[in-house]
Amino acid sequence: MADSGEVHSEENKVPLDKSKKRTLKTPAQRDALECFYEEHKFPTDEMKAQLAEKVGLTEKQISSWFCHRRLKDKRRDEIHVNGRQDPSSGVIQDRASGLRQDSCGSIKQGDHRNIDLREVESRGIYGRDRPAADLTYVNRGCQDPHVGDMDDTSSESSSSLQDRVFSHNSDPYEIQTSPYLTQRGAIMPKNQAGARNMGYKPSGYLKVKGEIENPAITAVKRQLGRHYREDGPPLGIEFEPLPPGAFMSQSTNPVNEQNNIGDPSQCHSLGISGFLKQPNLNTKYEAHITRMGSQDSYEEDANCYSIHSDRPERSSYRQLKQKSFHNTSNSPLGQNSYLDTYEDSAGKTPVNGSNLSRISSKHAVEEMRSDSLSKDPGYYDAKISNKKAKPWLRDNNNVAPKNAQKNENLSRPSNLIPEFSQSLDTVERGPSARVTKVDKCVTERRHKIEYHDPVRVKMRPTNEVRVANQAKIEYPQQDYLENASSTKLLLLANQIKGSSMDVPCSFSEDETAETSSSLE
DNA sequence: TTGTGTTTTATTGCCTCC
DNA sequence: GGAGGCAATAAAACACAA
Repeated sequence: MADSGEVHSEENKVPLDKSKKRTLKTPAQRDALECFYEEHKFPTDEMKAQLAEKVGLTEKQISSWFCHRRLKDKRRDEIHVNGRQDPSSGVIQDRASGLRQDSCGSIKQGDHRNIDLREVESRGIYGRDRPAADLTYVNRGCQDPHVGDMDDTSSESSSSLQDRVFSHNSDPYEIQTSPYLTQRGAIMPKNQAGARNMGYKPSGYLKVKGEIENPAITAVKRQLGRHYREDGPPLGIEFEPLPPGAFMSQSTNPVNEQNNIGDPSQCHSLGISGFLKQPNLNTKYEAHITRMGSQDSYEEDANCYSIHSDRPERSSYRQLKQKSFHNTSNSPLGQNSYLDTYEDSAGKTPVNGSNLSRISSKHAVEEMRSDSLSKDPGYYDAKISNKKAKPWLRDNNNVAPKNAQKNENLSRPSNLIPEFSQSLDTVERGPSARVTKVDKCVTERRHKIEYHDPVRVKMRPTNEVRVANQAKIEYPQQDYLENASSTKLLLLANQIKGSSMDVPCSFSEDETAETSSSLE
């Protein structure tokens, strides 16, 4: 890897035509690209250029990367639509455990949506706030041998799916960073000990899943009116929908009742109240999530689902691109659309008239995609609000006026990217395999969470409304939103100032080392 | 160490829109 | 016709098991 790293770093600056040899993006570069892609599926030329400059790639590479990235998404979506297509990919299903593995022991990217109910269970219940030590990115999701007795990598298929929304409870600032995290549900034991204190003796599948998940799994299964069977049905069967309120508040949720045993403070509710009672859930990674996807940590699931699942066919898609602009730009909400936010924050329209339509259309489509799923006004408001809370959208504190001026036509990316640029420069190509793995897992995990969580998507409307209502109750609309925003801004301002937090979308090597060492 | 499978990157051609 | 995007393809890089 060292060689490739050198090669890569060199070739980043060398015109591609001079070096046809394929090079890999550095983890930081990929992360930057991924993060950018999260926000902009169709970046404008300027954005590409800016990104290319910041990341140290050519615009062509950027374009190619985005193209392939979109393709990748599409393929995933197709896989989802067409159902499992594992035979060719070598994914096997352990009938006993009901878990899938690919030939490499990790869930395949394309399988993200084909989620085993058990995965859903574990994720739905535990999938929000995993104890840091237990959910360290490296160790949980990346087939790290240190995972311990969880030698069944299939367990990662559930846990890995969670990681994005899992907390890395290392950042005390992140208490309220993501109201959406709250909405997403489950409040998990703060630590593994807490789970262990529950006194469960897992067996069979539960043993495989790990102790921490067992109570939740058991509870949900109980609630579903079914008893867990170790030799349960194979994947692909259709499960009955969850009963109403299956993931409702703790008061009515046996899951919570069960999980709360022994530690009242350990609220496992899926509801917001539970989250609010559990301030330590959020972590540095939550910050990462929040910053990367901001509110998208919540919305992305829906968005990406809509983005990809509901993606119009090519022809209609193009039409959509063209027709949607006006609708989007004239947001009935009277608030800045995503596009508007972007452009307004830039202070000017970064494109000329001829390109405006096209470019804007792209954004419009992105925006439409992103918003198409959120018809809930409260949700939208929250989203808008969180847009405001996005430091890289508006916070130029870390950008000198000069630079701000320079980047004003690319305010958000410019704010985003500089944070990367440092790391991009510093992150060596070809770090330890571990770091590479981590980065990869970061990316994969994003996708796993991002694209393939049908159950969560199904659940969302319910939780969404509930959370919105809860939020309204607990915070007056404005207060709630502003609270989140100001908190975020504050936190992120600190993060930006903090050198250790300069990499918003990836774990720094330090973080990696930190998390790994924490387990050891 | 090697073979195999997967993922990622680069290239090319085609299509659609302006 | 140019530009942008999609799709197919090849090949390198990578991960893993034997």
